[in-house]
Amino acid sequence: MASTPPLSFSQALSAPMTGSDALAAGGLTPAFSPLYQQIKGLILQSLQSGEWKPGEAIPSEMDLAARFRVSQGTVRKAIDELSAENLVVRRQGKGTFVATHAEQQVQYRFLKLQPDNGDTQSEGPAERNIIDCKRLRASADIARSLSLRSGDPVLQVRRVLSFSGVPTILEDLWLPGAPFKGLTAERLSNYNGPMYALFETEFGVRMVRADESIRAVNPDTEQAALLQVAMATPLLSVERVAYTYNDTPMELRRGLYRTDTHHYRNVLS
Amino acid sequence: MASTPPLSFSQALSAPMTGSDALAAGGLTPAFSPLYQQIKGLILQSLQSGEWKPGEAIPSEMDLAARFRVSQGTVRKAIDELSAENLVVRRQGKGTFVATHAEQQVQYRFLKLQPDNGDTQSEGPAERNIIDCKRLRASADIARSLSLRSGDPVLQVRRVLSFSGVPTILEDLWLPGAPFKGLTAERLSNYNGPMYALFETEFGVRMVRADESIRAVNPDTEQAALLQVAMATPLLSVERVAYTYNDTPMELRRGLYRTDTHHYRNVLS
DNA sequence: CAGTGGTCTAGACCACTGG
DNA sequence: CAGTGGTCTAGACCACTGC
Repeated sequence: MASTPPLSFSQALSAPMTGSDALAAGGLTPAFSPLYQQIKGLILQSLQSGEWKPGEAIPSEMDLAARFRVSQGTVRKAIDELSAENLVVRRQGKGTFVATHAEQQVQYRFLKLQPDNGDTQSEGPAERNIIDCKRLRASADIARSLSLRSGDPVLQVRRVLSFSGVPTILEDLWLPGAPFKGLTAERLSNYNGPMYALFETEFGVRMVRADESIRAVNPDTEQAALLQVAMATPLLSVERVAYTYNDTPMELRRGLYRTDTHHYRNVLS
Repeated sequence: MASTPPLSFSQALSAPMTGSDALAAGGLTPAFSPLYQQIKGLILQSLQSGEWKPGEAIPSEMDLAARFRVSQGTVRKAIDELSAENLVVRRQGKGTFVATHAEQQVQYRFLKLQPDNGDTQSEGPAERNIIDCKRLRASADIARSLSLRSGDPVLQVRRVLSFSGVPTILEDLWLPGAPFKGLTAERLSNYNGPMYALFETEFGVRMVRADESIRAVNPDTEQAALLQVAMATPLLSVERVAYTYNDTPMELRRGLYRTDTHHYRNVLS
């Protein structure tokens, strides 16, 4: 790694900053962001480029400060924000690590459904059952959600999650074909652990953020059969788009949740 | 306000801190929090006690630093957290202000339902229609949600929100009787603006956080009639408990949302 | 013990607001 | 212009980790 990377902001040896230099190079906008934001951007670039992989430690604050020719405090503030966005995890005495799904106790990163007796542990892990997994061409709406063109190759997966033997979640998910070349039903069903962990380790795709939109619906015949409920049963329809670092959508998920024994929990602040 | 308030942590004139003094007084736990956390706690106390009211400015960072005998940076870090929790709003050049619902453009603080054409503006403000408002005694489950005893007096309100003339949300809400003494159906329906703003200005109750649990359900006959939908229509059932400063529950809300033209939007990170 | 992140300070200057 | 929050620095020491 270069020890003197090309910082595009001018920084005289003892002139803190002027506030109007910065990453404006190449942009017409006044740009004009504080130093720590620029540092944050540079660190983010290294995260995206894979310079440091999920689970690995990034350089120490002192090292980064030296690399970027700024004070430790400035690096610190940059990392503070990355940490607040869950892109990075600090561990006192050890270092700062790229966030990862692989070595993580939480089984489901974005799943907000939980048993009515809040006891997530007692119900044990979900049984995962892959119904279908095939490659096809993106329909118009799938393509739009994934920022693809219709007809682009996508991978479609359908699976059922059961808790204590009760089928509770029916999920259809679509992945852009290109980044997930080589993903098959077998790879998926043989893999033990979070799906997002597999995406990370095998395809270098880390999910960072997601948007959900939720509705109440009735299932069609096939959905009702897979979830073993009557067609009149109201279900939660959860459409989720998950994004990687640079806000690129990498997964579309359409879930049907049974809410007779579970509920979707959300904290507002 | 006392210029030399009783700080329970010992601080010699130039000894930064030892880390093991602090607010442990009165507690058996090792306690043991950093200075800025203690400062944050003290500011929080002042917020709760109403020393600074919603919308008002709190003292400047320099003033607070002098008051608490710490550096500006330490006060700053405390306020940073309060700001991140939306308890306080910073405005450069002006000061730091207690967060408020009153002078705020967002009509609905915790409502995550939005029109399918993301255009929140075009649909205009909701028509609010209070169906019912009465005082009664808390049932067991209402009492539990509000941390009351069953039989304690509560205020119950039922209302319908319509967008563009279409009834979309049916809400039942319960408020603890004591803090909301004097609240009547008339006060509610005559009031223009967010309900939470009225709670603030008239009753000094500021909602700070909320938990929601969401299900898909069918309405009963009465609910269906009020929302003008068939009984077979799947609806979103949203139960929300809203809390004041010290995590005291102050409102229970049970909403039924139509999701044919709107959806519940959520951001996960 | 050295190395890491975490806290605290003191002082400088910038950017914004309002009189 | 003075006052406020916002950024940046340099240096000190604390708490935790692992050798």
